[in-house]
Amino acid sequence: MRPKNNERKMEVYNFMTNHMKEHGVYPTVQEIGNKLGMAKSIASKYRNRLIDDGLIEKLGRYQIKAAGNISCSRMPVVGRIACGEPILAAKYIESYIPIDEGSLGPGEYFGLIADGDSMINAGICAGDTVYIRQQSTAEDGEIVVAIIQDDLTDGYYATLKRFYRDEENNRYVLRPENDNFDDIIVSNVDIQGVAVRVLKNLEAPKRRRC
Amino acid sequence: MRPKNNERKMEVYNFMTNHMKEHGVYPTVQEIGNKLGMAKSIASKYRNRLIDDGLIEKLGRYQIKAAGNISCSRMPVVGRIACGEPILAAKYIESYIPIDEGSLGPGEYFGLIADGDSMINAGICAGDTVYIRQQSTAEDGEIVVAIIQDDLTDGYYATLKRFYRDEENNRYVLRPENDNFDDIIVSNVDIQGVAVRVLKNLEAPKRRRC
DNA sequence: TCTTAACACGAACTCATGTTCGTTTTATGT
DNA sequence: ACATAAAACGAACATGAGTTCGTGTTAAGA
Repeated sequence: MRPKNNERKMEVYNFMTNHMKEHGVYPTVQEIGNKLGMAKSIASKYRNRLIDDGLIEKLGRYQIKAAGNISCSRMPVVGRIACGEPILAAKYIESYIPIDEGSLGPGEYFGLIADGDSMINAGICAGDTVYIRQQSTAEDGEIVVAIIQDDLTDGYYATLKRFYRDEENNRYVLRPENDNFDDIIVSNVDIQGVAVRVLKNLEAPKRRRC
Repeated sequence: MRPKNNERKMEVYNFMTNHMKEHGVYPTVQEIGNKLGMAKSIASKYRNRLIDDGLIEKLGRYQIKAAGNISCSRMPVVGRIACGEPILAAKYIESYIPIDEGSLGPGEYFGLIADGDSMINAGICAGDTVYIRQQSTAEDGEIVVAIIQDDLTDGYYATLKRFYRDEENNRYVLRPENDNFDDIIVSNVDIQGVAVRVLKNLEAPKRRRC
């Protein structure tokens, strides 16, 4: 009995995943064969063995994907939230970044680039990207994106603060995580989402230390 | 002149991207047609228009991918670094998370789950995932993963610290970002990589506030 | 040494995919 | 109302991806 050539199989696997990384799609058996110097029938054989192994999955006739439920989608990142317009108005979307839906759980997400110091004690600094799950309610103590009214100009603006209910006085507290800032007390609050993660860029050139 | 039906086109686009999110592959024209109630010839027409628009790209005959170079690959995340073994020994890999190679730049990356308080002032708290670019050198002031020798046990361990050269005394300084910790002074340093990002999970249950 | 099963090749084959085509219907502008 | 071009259908078509098959080679074990 001659043993199965698992090294060759892994060569196929590595080529496939590298091709996916580089080109965004998996290679055809023809391409695998050409690259690794084997007939496409053999390439097909090794690829099928990878499917049997569960390393990759076949969906349609030409639909190969990495095994598992590790979906990789993207969420839009906005630099600011425009009040009165849809949260994710295209003109404010600065980029899209990949998110791991598996670990974030179901829901719709977007990214928000923090622009002040008011949440420093929560580890959120200016320039950090905050992952927001879109929802209109929040639990006490969660960090929310809220639309509030500016007393001076009567305009509305969006802010990122920790959220508390003040049941007794029938109002809400939006608390900065920075001793130099005061609580914002409002009787109505329009919650746009809850912060679930912060992505901090350490390499960013000349951004204020935090 | 009847105007082109761009709404229908975007229906096709949305279905395609949703299908990609859900199943990991793009649908066939047949599937698009069935889902949206149109002949596959029409589905093909709309899809080709999306390709003309540059919203999606066609590589091979059956190879569709989202347009742009926004590759989405994954990097392994380790909970600790084992000295004496390869950095990314399979047994220490806790998960894989998606990374945006486009914005991170070229290089090999891995994730490291921080486990102490020594870098709190840099915004790195216990439990945070630190993105590390593998490299063996670093610039002054960068945060590095370094393998250093424990004076007491003579064993080696890995640590995350800010790195400085002390040219004058021909040695290196590994500086914690926490006033309660002292600098670590070493004559040799084995750098494994440089921290480029921090991912902070706000939802994590009962983890120490930071 | 002999047996066995895996490796390997390449041509022939199958078939789902995407496209083309002729026709009919629909919506907009003049 | 008319002209025009898009929308829409569905059958027929072309294509190339993946598989099958016959043949031969190679390597490990008995």
